[in-house]
Amino acid sequence: MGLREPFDDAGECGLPSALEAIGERWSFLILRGAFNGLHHFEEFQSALGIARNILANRLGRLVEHGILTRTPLADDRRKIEYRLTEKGAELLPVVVGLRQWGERWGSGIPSTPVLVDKRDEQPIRPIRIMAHDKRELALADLCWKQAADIRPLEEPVRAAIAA
Amino acid sequence: MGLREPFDDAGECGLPSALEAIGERWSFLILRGAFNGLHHFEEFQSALGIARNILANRLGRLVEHGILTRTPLADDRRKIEYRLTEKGAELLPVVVGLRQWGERWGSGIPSTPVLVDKRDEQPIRPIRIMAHDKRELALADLCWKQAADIRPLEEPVRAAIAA
DNA sequence: TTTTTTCAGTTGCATCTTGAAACCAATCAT
DNA sequence: ATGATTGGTTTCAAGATGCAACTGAAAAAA
Repeated sequence: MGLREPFDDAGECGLPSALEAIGERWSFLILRGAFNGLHHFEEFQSALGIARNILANRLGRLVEHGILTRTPLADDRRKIEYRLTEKGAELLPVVVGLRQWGERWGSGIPSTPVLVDKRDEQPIRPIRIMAHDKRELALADLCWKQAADIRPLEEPVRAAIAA
Repeated sequence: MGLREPFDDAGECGLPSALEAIGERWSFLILRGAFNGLHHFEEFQSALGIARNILANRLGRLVEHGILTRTPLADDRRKIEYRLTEKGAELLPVVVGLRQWGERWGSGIPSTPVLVDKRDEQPIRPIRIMAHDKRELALADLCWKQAADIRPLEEPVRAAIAA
């Protein structure tokens, strides 16, 4: 499909490869649909209003990247079921984070439905940067460090965290 | 620029408006650059290898959306400084989450530099979905609920959490 | 002061991607 | 067998992106 230069040389980090997989128009919304329980071509098509050729292309790409599986159903082989893989499911924090940001800063419409903890039916906590010990960190608490220069935690500390 | 239909009618949630602001090619990488301390046109251009016209367009768009500010420097008025606003800074969890995902599932190159907690210089915790009380939640622990059907926590519980 | 360089963009044009609508091939229901 | 449903292709117009060359204002050098 694309002959344009892939992002992959754009720096020493995982972002380019992530964008290669889900950085195109509609991919995020297709993922949101998948998380919301859509599984079939026509469901995505009518829920999102996306053009059929683009939808076919994006689903195919997500499958290629191992984010969705594509399975013809046994009892009606016209129907194809798209499902999130584990790899795909791990995009949930990103999708939710972006959604929360859009809700807070964009058109402030409260989203519905809302993602809740099954156990107590309370909404999840906003997606945030946290320290290893779960303190929330603001921009001012952060800095960048070369991976090679990071010292592992000493054992007592590790044990205390694991407990 | 774009006359194509905006995403805004694609569902009852904040994602479409977020994508409207930062969903285009390069926007995420420009943001990563900003978080990494890039501030000038030529810095972004040479760091990312992006075409100048596209870069100009994206920076303009990010400024329009209140994600970056654009300030000519007082002591050299050729130089324009781009800086993240609070709104822009709050995209950090999303950018980092996507980067972590790409690192874990894509080309498994460990990213450098790494975001660390200034206090102890330890890397931040992976971005995850958490319950209001900071338990980590997996997909199986979650479900969707209509916003209207959610009952607020009772006071004693709230107090305990706040403490 | 004139000349050169730097910075932050524009402009024009070729190429690639997206979108709308019509078309198609299996498969299933009657 | 006939028609409807599902999940796509195909075609073509319109929009977005990329490259290279150009511009204009401001600073630095000569």
